Amino acid sequence: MQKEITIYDIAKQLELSPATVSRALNDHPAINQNTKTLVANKAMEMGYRSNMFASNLRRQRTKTIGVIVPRLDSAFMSTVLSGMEKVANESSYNLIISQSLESVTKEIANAKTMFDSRVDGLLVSLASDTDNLDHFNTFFRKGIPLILFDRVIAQKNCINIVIDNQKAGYDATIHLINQGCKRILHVTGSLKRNVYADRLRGYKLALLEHGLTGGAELERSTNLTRQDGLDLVNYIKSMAIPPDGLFIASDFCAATCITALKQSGFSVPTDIAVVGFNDDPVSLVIDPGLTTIHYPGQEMGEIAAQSLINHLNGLLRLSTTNTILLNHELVVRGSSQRVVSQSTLP
Amino acid sequence: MQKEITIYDIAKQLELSPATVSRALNDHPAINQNTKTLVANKAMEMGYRSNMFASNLRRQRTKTIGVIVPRLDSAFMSTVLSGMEKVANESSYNLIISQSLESVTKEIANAKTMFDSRVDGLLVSLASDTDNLDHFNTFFRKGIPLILFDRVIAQKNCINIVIDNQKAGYDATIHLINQGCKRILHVTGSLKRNVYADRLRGYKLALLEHGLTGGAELERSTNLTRQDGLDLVNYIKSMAIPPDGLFIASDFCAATCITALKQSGFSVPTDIAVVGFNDDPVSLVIDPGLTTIHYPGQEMGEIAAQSLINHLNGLLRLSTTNTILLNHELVVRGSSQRVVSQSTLP
DNA sequence: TTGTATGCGTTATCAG
DNA sequence: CTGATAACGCATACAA
Repeated sequence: MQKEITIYDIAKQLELSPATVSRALNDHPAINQNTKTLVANKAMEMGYRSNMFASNLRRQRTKTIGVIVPRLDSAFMSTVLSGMEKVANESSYNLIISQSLESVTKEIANAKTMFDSRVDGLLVSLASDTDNLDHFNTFFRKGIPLILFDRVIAQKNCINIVIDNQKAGYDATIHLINQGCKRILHVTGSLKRNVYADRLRGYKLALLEHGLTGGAELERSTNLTRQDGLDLVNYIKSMAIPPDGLFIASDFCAATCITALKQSGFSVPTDIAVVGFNDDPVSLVIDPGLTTIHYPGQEMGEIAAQSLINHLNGLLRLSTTNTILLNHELVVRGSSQRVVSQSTLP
Repeated sequence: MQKEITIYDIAKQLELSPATVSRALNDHPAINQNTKTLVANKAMEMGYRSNMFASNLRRQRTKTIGVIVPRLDSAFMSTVLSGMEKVANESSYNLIISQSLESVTKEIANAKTMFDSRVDGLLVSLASDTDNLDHFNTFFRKGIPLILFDRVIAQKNCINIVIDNQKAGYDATIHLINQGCKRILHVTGSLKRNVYADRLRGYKLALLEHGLTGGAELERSTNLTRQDGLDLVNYIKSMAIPPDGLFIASDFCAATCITALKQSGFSVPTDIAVVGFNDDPVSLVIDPGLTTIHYPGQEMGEIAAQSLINHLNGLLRLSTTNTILLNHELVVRGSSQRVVSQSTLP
């Protein structure tokens, strides 16, 4: 456990002042190039590592970004985090990650921890029952930037990074309609959350435009768990007239349904065509492959982190840009394809 | 952007010394209970938050744990992280998380960042091509504890937290043998990694014990990706005598195989019985359900974090315990069940 | 039980 | 281009 090397030690060895060493290490413009290389070499040789705490204490920033997500153990979220980590790492920011487990209470506690950790900025995707941003007021007051991604609430002082969920819901539904579906059931999550409310809106719009009936019987708000998927299939079996199309706001739940539907004697897509959401890896594994909305997780994470860092560096004014909309894409696979185009065969 | 409150401000208002305030805030035994509550209330009232950097600078610890994992975007890893986050949070430790993307080079860089961030301890799961722990020598030298989990290399100065992969591989194979399989193909990952090497060893042992043949033709080392799964099915189709059992060291790859096998006209489990590894959510979604080795991710994360924290608090001597073995469990589902027990029917 | 004084390692300001 | 010096906010040894 040898003693920690400081800039004083380097200064002494080089017969320079600590100030010069500090400046050299930080590539200060007003320092002789020779001195810089001299210092750099000596630092390396002596095994110097800068003390972030002293530095952070002196400057007033932490080079740390706080991230609060609903759940860590979701395929989509891991992709997002992966993107954030990549960008943060490149700009030598650290990430402090915590999960709200879909509970506002926990989210509030997390926010407090982040505040006490003096994060330079915050990246948040809201819990399913969060309905205001009051717990981030301490941040707003201090001018600490907050970026919401995916699950957001629009508010003037923070960037939102989302896809156009309404359009995506619309696209998914139109696709089913184009496959000849007349009776489309939509399964969604908590309608407090923009992502689900917007998808539902898009679904309704598509039905409306095509003169199809919707209504309560065809709109199910659930938690999108595996069990919800199984329950749904039972519900379908109980219906007088079962649906011929299924738009489910989560791939995992959709995949569960496909398996359960098949086991119940329905044929997918012939009896019931299915579209999911997220392009989770599972959509490629099941048979038939799941048609879904591709949703750029990695990219969303990268953009969120990059925007925050840009803002922290004064390269982007938060007030200027307010919502960043990422493109989504309908990925058509077997679960919805009724109209098989024979023309592509040799 | 109001001024930050310090212990000096509290001290002034209360006509106490900063030292007393500091001690009161830290629940120092030698402080009057009344003073403590007085200080606590005032701190609350003034909106005081402690400056971790000043504190960390003064003490010699950071209340921060570094985590390096191969990939963030894996179902298993998110579970582990979720467990770590839970425990760390409870003991008010922060987590700094980074990914090696399965590359030693990146892992070395990550280790350096962690070192510079002066983490109090390190939780690491190794990249697939890491074959020594030299890049952690800086930590060992400084006495910073390192705990390896899941993908480990045994070394005297650090705890390993693993499951008994050899036993698990053995169990999986024995199960297939019990289902009547005579020709079992094993698909594994990089043999540099304990997890895969050990599972292979268990597989071989089981074969040996039952006088079954193995050999190169029945051992495939891949990256366990989706594509590897598809390639495997092609390989199987090309075999003179295809296997009647498949033990694949990853559920996701196994699920892909099942789907592809069915599409190629094989019946699972009748023609080929399949066992995976990890109990990934996907194993419940596919049809038939995937028999697999359940692997306590959340628990592994919790135990790893807790052990580290205990060690940091002097409650656990690293040198005493060297390997913590978690239990695994064979979860039997449809993909391997040939011997249907009729007796359970009504 | 409380107060005084000091230093943790940096960086920013000011002066040369 | 470089140096001296003063904070940054806290925790502790020592004193009372």
